[in-house]
Amino acid sequence: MNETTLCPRLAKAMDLIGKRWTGLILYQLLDGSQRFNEIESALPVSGRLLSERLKELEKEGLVERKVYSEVPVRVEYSLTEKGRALEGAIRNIESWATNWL
Amino acid sequence: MNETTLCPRLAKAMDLIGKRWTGLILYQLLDGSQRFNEIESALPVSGRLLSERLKELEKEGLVERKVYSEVPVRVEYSLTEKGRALEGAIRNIESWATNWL
DNA sequence: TATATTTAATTACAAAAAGTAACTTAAAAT
DNA sequence: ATTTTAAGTTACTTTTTGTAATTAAATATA
Repeated sequence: MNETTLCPRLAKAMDLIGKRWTGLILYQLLDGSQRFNEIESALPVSGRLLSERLKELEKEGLVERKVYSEVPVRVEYSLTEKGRALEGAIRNIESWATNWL
Repeated sequence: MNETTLCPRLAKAMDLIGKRWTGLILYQLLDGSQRFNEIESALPVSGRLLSERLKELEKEGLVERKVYSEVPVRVEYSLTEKGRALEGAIRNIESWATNWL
């Protein structure tokens, strides 16, 4: 495998948001801040991977994690500005899916 | 894992174009019809997976495969209308990548 | 004090997908 | 018969995912 890529930034974007479940997680978060279990229930993703993906998205600055020290603990995830900036792209894919699938 | 998904069509789209390398393969084909080796050289994808992905994309009707019986054989891949319809979404991601990565 | 409850994870292990490199096929030129 | 070249395929290793059980934390309850 060579390492020449036409557009390294697009490659990184694809690697990030093209990772399994990530697109759907972001789509789900377009509806607003949500807690861990809400996202887990809304998507066919297991807790293990949801946790992993949310960590990646947080690290990349697309998602913000907020802990509320209630009983039991409540953790809410929401899109940052960088994450919300993907809304157009996601809506575009959604619209393609509606028209072509 | 549950199976309830807000938008089954978006889920399918994400499963398809979110598969590793698929986004970049489509992006590469936006430049026009290209042969197997051209795509393989342009992207950090191995022949094994490129072959697999192109087959999936052909099966889903996003890509067309044309064989030219020259010596040695020439095989060209190009986007169908359905595939080209993704251009907006891909450009959108590209533009996000430029602005945010 | 010990046990129960609830959300948000983490761990352990099996299964599937991806990475890597060598090999095969086909068709014609030497 | 051997060589050449593009387009794959195969065999094998490594990484990622799927699944289910387990842990952590903070309080309420017996």
